[in-house]
Amino acid sequence: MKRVLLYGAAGGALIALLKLIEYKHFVHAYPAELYGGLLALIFTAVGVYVGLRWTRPKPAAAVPKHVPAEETLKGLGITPREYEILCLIAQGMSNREIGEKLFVSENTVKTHSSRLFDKMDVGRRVQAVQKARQLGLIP
Amino acid sequence: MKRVLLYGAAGGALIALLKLIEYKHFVHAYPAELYGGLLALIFTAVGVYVGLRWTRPKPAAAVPKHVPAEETLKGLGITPREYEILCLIAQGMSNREIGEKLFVSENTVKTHSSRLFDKMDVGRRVQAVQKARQLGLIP
DNA sequence: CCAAAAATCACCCGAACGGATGACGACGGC
DNA sequence: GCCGTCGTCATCCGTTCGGGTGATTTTTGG
Repeated sequence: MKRVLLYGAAGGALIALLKLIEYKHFVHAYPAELYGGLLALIFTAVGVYVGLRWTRPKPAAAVPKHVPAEETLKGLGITPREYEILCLIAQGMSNREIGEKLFVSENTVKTHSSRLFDKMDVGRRVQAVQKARQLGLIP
Repeated sequence: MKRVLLYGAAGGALIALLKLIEYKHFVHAYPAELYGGLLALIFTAVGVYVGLRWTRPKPAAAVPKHVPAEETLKGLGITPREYEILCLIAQGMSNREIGEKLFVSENTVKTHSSRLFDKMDVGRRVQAVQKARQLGLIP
């Protein structure tokens, strides 16, 4: 709300500045580039400022404390087998290695991990590991 | 060196653009503010970019609360930039996302991560994260 | 100032991964 | 018996990763 108003006000001020510059331009024909460069500098500076302003604040989200793994697992609908795959993924194993360890095909591991990522709402295995750690699923 | 030249060239081009705009302004009196606003937007965008680009890399990976990591890092010959990539990998980011966050190309991120894996003696990013945690490099 | 280290970027290639889909057998409840 | 869940496996397709090589450009330290 306030931000929008401020933005609008700033925009208006800038437009006014522009017109003013143009008036000057009418009077003196040559220092036009100078004013142009100045304007460029100004807007660049403004850009730097707002850019920094916009991307800086990053408050960390509070994480709920210890919830027994069992609860979380069932809450997410993660099956025992999927949890098993999750643990092995967290050990840094490839799908192939997991398949060999569990005596199943790599395709099966892929299916499990896909459903796992789906249930955990992640898209990459590293994210799955990180989230599982946050959830207390793995130490 | 080259960067300065490029900057100069870009500046010249922009000045030329400005003059061109001004010519248009001579012909049509009304859409002047429009062009001005456009220019403002452009320069603001440029400002955002360069601002982020030049101020980010410095405080970017000010993550580590752990000081004992310094020892391990130097012991392994891991550079600050590589450590930065390591942290972002541990957050589950893809190489592309890391590149966008750090304003470098994906190729660069790949180079860093490759050397990182080499120094950490791992072959996959999940292993790198796990090992980094074991070494106390990341919380 | 110059050499070394660090950072940047590009290209290629093969492997690994993720998503979507379909299928089949086993088990357990209702 | 029937339905739902689980585990298993496959195939296709596109993306991401990891490895290798080579090059240029800061940055830094002596």
